[in-house]
Amino acid sequence: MVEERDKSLVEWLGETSLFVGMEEQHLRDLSGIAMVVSYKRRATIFCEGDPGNGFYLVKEGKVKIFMISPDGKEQILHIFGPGDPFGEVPVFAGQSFPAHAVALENSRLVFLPRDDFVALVAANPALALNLLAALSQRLRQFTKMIDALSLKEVPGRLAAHLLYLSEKQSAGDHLQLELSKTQLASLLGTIPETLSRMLSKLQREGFITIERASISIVDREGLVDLAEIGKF
Amino acid sequence: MVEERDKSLVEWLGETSLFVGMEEQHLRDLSGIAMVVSYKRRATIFCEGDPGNGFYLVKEGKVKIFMISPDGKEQILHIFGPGDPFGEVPVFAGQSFPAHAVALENSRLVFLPRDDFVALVAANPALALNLLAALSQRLRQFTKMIDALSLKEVPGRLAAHLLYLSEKQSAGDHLQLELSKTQLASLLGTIPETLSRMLSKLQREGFITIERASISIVDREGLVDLAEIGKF
DNA sequence: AAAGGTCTTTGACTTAAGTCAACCGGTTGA
DNA sequence: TCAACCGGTTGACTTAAGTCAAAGACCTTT
Repeated sequence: MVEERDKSLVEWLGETSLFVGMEEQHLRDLSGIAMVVSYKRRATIFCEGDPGNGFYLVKEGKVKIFMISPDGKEQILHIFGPGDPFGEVPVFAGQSFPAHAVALENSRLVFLPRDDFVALVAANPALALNLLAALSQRLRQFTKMIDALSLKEVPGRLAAHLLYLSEKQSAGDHLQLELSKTQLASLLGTIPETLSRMLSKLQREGFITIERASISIVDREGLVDLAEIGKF
Repeated sequence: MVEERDKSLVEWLGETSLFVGMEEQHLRDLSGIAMVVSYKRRATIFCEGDPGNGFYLVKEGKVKIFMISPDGKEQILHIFGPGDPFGEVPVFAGQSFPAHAVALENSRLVFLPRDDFVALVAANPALALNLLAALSQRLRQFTKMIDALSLKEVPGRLAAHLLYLSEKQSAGDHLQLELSKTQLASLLGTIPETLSRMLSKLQREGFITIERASISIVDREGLVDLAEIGKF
């Protein structure tokens, strides 16, 4: 039973973007230090300021990483799903977590304790390079987010997000907003009221049609312009 | 002469945060692939979208990393000085530079070509860990920036920056804004007019006194509150 | 099925910050 | 010496987006 579980964990780790292409033995080492933990929907995984004694991979479920202002406004940094790693910053930079993490659904996570993991990285250059690629990719994402928050208005950010979803879901011009509108607002750096108004506006101006969480892109070119210019 | 130059480059590399504590031989390998290049004030080092064939260390001078919106508004991501690395993202994540880089002063940079450098990283775990620490640190910085842009107002961002400068310069309650006010505005995600008004306001309300680019902190506690709460 | 909750939308209003324009003072350089 | 220029400041105005409040839609849970 335990054998069986470990074996499938090794296999799963090997399919993860972080560990893809690694040697069997190294994957076994990883699974040797890994712990699978479960969190219920809405449970807190860690808080900003908590010491980081390791990081996580999402095995099943969905996790949001976010910050909160003193008066309660929330800014979502990431939504992570199966295969995604999170919470690595304190592993390598020391100090505490820079943001909060909560489970958006009942989730199973793989926890990798800091010290053991660093030892594996030090002994395995391929792993180090995979990590460097992952962190670099995340820096690129943050750069885009800063660009959006500072240089684009809400309609532009929304348009960009819709195009991103349509690409990710590769279902032609049809897409699902995977998040509640409240959460989406927080991801785009705005509030539900404003998001609601902007979605209506995009529909009114003929860019999209909306039905619940289903969106159809009517004028893709227009959306692309909007996303690039950042405003109407 | 060449001997002399190489030798001092090795020594200099070893004092860099990225390469500190590395073995003599590895530093020599690094200096073997490094090229020193000069840029005049205002010269472009790379543009967003350029392919990244390597990254840089600032040897002398000052470099700004920034993005521009279609209508010309600029958002500065970083100001880098001696010892700081920049342009690493495409080295590890592939693709092109996510932002622009220009020299703010006449500068000398050390350029490290991608392929040679990656080979060294793959052969040197200590180097890999240093890089992971550097990228993680930068992720932490970006997290703070997103927090500031999304959850704090301009006075809060300004207060936080003044406190940061006073810490960095460790000259008690006296500090220098190291940048032109136009550039500072761009770093804080606003425009010169607004920055000017907010500086006056901070002075008027008794938080600071201003004299050209010299600022004295009068009410440190008040500034800390302002930086945390994000608004008046 | 009723009741309580959360999520969403809409309307009226406020506000932080951007725009536009004028002006000042210091530096450059012809 | 004077013109041109750049950075910074100030004032009047506009605007994108946030706040507040109310109502409607949706979804459990008993």
